Amino acid sequence: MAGRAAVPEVIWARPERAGRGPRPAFTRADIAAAAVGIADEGGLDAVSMRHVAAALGCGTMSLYNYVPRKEDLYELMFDAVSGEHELWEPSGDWRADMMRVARQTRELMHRHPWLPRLMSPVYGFSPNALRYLEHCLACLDPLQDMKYGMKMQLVGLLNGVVTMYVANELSTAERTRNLPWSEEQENAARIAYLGRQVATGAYPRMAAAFTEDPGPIDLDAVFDLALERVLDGFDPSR
Amino acid sequence: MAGRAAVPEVIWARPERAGRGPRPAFTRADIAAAAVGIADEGGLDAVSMRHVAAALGCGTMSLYNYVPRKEDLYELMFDAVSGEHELWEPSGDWRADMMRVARQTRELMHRHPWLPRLMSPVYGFSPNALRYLEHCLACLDPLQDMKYGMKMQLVGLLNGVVTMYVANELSTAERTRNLPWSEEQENAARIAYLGRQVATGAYPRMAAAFTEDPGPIDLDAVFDLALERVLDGFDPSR
DNA sequence: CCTTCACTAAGTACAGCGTACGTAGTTGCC
DNA sequence: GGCAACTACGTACGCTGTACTTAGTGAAGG
Repeated sequence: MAGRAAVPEVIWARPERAGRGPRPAFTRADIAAAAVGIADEGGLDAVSMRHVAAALGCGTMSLYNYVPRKEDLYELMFDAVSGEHELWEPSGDWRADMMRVARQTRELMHRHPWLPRLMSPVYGFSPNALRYLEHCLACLDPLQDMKYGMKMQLVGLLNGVVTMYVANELSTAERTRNLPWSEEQENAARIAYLGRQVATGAYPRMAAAFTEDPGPIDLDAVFDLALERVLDGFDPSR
Repeated sequence: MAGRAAVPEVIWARPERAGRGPRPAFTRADIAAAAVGIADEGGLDAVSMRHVAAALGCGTMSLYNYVPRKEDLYELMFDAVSGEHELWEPSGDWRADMMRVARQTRELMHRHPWLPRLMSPVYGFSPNALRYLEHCLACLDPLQDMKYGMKMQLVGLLNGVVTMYVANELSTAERTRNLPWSEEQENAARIAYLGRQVATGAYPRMAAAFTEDPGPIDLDAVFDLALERVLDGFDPSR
């Protein structure tokens, strides 16, 4: 009988090292690093209990001594990359600080393209996620008249927008990872189909959008612009 | 030899009914409806080729005559629920129209809680998705000086914010669907842990946020407010 | 009309998944 | 030293997507 936990439990609440028994062979950081490495390499779907265990050099079922469910492995991964956020002394310019946070989050997600899929408030309780949130709130200290509830909204909205933006940036790349053809082929096929549909005349505004001179397509600039718009909405001086 | 397609191909580009051979037993709409029903009932993870085939009353492998890959089944599902968008004659007030679009999308996602997970621009080429996008652009006609590129940005950002908002609303509910305990138990465990962490004093602003009077917690009002903020950023009259 | 052949339908099989369970070995505490 | 708690891990089960094979159907061409 292996009396394993079957009760609601946050993984961060269970001690990493128990008092009795042999010294565990790995730390949570080891496991998280292995899983993150696999996900960076082969996508989130490559992260299986068997693969992670193999990367660590242990039996598959031994992993369950550290991670009660696969969900918790995801939680470990999320916390690990949350720790990559650089946290600085707030500058006093909350807009500049929030833009810096957002740009950094975007870079983080480009480094770990599986991260948007794991973005969820249920992972927001991990140590590094809490540190990150506290840092965001610190950056918003200049907004003295804004309630914390609203600040949380602001941070949440900003994170959400960054997540969606990067998810869109990476969508075809991540999709074709498990498909038998390349991203370029996929895009070409879809654009060709779209062109045929628009040519039917059923979507006049879409057609206009496609004939319009797109101007400079600087993804970084578009990102900044969208973010500035969101901040505009919260700026009391506007 | 069953010459199945192994080339990049949008499912909407292949004809639903071939010239020769017996009449197919189902339409794409039948299949989409079955899959949507299963997802509504048991979550997206309950949608397997076997389940959908069983719901249709056919063999598992027969499904592959209609849907070359499971990805395409998702695409069918996305298109089917995209068809549930109500499209009206634009009122001339673009802000009011966009708010109505956003509220409707939120309702749609509450009706189909798996939809946020499928939200991706790669599905934006389906017939109903194109109709929806054209409708959004029509609602933005009053913004005569705005380029279509920017209007696309606006629609994309709005959809993204709605998606993230609803994903957050539903996160614990969808998470506990596959967990052996209830959403309430899960939330209680996490809040208890969070309380313990905040009590350590390591997160002073988080602590302040939790002691602050939260005021009215009307999720609908918060949603509207966040959306209005995003629209503010695009409003030339502000 | 009858042949032809593209198409539909379905079964079998395989590799991979999460994980329940049982067992053996190791270590710290009384 | 003995006991209890813990680690480690192999086996097994039910599930997944889907490649491949075979059989049957029905519209088009001669």
